[in-house]
Amino acid sequence: MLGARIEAHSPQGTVTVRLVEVEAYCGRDDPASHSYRGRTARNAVMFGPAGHLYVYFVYGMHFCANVVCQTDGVPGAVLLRAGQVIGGEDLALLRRPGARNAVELARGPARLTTVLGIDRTHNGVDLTDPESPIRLYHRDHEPEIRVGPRVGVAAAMDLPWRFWVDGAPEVSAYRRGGRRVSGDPLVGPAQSF
DNA sequence: TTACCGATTCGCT
DNA sequence: GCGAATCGGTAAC
Repeated sequence: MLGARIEAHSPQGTVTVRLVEVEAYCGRDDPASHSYRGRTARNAVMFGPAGHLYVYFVYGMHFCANVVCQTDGVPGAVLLRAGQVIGGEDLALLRRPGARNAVELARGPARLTTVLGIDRTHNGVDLTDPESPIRLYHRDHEPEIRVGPRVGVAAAMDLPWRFWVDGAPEVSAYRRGGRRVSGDPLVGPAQSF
């Protein structure tokens, strides 16, 4: 999905983004995944067919978006963490007036959903439907890809399931998840595996 | 029913 | 680097 295009259509206009950073969340085998403890009303979309959008609300103020990636009945999704705005820059800036430059527009999962105008009403939409307000298109070329630990995740920190486009300035700074224990060494981001 | 904390961001020190 | 904002899921009482 790195390098793929996301188009977000609304009455206000269209914003297009090229994905440069994603994270995998692997259902029943992954303690950090929302679907780890089984199906609920909130995570139901993750258990559905691939190519649909799973949107959830975090920290009482932000939305994050995932692409469902497993076969129907098996939970799994990829969190969209960052993108490069390649269309609709004016609308993107209108939605994120705090952004000081183009790089900051969609740097971070909640910023990305803000720029695309994604909220809970988009939960479950089919990204492969040409009529859908949110659409996913295949990348033209495969970019140089790097791998490392996921950002802000406390559980399963050993799983190197974050992927990003090498050198993309929109990629989030690494942040460790959970609380820090005294004497616990702070590990930085792995740059490759 | 209550308490805790998160797949975050922003502002201030 | 640290804390606030803010709400809903989850687990414990």
